[in-house]
Amino acid sequence: MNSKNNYIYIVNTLDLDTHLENVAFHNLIAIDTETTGLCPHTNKIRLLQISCESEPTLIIDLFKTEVTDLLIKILASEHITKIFHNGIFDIQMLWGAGIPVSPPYFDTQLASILVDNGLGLTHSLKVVTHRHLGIELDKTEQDSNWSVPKLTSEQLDYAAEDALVLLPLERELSKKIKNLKLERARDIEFGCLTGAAMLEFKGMKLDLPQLKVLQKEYSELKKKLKAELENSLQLDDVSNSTTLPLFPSEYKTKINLNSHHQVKKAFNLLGVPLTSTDKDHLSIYIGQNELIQKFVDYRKANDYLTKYLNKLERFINPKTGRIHTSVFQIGAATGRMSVRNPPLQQIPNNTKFRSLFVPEEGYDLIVADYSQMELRIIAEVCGDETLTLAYQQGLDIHSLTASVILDKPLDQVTKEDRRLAKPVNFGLVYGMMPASLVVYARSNYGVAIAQKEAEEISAKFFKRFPGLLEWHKQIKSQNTKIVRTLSGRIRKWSYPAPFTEAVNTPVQGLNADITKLAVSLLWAPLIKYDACIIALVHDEIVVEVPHAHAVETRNLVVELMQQAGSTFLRHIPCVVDAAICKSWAEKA
DNA sequence: TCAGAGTGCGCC
DNA sequence: AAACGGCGCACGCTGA
Repeated sequence: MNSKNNYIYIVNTLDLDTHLENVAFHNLIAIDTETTGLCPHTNKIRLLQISCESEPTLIIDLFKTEVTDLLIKILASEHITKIFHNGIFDIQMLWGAGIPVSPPYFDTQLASILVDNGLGLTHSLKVVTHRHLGIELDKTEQDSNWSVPKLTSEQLDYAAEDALVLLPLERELSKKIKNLKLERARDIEFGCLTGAAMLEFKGMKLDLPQLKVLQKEYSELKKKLKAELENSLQLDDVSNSTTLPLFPSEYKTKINLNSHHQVKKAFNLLGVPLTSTDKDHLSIYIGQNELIQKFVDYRKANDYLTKYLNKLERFINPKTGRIHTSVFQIGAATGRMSVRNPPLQQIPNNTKFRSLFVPEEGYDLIVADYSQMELRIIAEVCGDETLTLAYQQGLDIHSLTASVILDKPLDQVTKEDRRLAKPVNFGLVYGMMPASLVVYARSNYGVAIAQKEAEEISAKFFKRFPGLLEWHKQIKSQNTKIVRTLSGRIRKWSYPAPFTEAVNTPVQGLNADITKLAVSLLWAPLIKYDACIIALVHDEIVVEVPHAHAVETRNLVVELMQQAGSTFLRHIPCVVDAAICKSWAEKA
């Protein structure tokens, strides 16, 4: 595609409004930016390109042009759909430049992911344009220097083309969305986009002094455990040698505790027949050798340090003083969001770690989450009568399962019984086999079950929840390469979907749909309270809000999360727990 | 020597 | 026939 002579390069403010007047009549415009870097808080927009049907592409040089009221009016207009590719980036860059762009949006990257979800395809503009339009884009100028005083004609051509191509791309992707009946999923994603951008843009505040306290605590713990383990775990089998070395430590090769290979060997030498060193296997021998527990503790301390405690500080943005994680709005094949750098969805869920995340002075956090969302979704999707009735009656589902598998009345179920039931519920609903349940219950819930017992539990469980069993059978018989959630969102496979994935996807995926719908309902009303979503962890939403508005905001969050949930849960009550907190650690 | 698969584990 | 799923990240190890 040659866009030469098909763009207007605008370098002074007077020209800008003249050319924008035509744009204002359109209801669909494509937007792209070229920036001096990737950070909306510290980098700048050099070029803002606007393209619409039958008009030359406008390339606005923001180093030479003032932002006019008309430009703002267009970008903030609720009558004009703005097409972006990876809009979460451009939107934040515009906000960073003080330009209040707002929906409606069409994001060609999100659209591309939606139509080919799960196949592991690339969704860069270059690849998407080739896949859907058969057009080869030349991206050689993409990483060129956009700060130079005089841009080259190659740079301007490139800038124009990237915006221009979004128009046919939108048409093609809209057609495919319609053909695949993905309109509902599209609306959820595009509606959620602003909230996702706000989350990333706003960031989270970290209690840095407390981080350092925790870092020191775990460094010392790790050091202590490391010394003890290195002393006791040896790689060379000295027990068989006839002569002992004078100074054993000088002969020994010091063990690397981060090498599972070496650790396995060392424990084998001590008579612990490990076949693997993951915590499932280690937990078998935990009472047999005290070094097992020490090693588990070492791993945890090491993990906490290398992944979180030693890493978080470097993510604090110099301009905002906050942590801005990278959001991938459709980051998982199921439709879930993922975030990275840092992985804020994987911060250890204990008071020490979660209390590191705090509101600004004068603000509170609203920590809200869906109660047992996945199990409720399963009840909705499989339609099992017993499960449905239990939720409708407000019964505790883990206690119910405990009574089923232990053959005792509900009112005689103890806390211990309930603890046994949790891994049974979480495992069996997704098709876990008895053998795995044994390991899963021991390793994650400290519950000891024998193989035979697990088989009986499984049998009783499915006898009592026949709708669930029927649902599993139905999925097994389907042998399909495509699975949908109730919103219509799809996940594709290039081969018949494995049973366990086919079971999990509509559940995990609908949870994502519901949370994203909640975000799309929430972000605008939150603005009125100067409140903002700052974290999403699949079924949990964290909002930062001025203290004065905390109560109304909490009520609003609960109401809209429930509304989102009830949109899809038609037979099962949707329960949201929410609390006003001084850190992420507190819960409802 | 270096990319990449493998192991392991944090969260939901 | 058999199977709980989805992520991001660290790091020792392998093989070209």
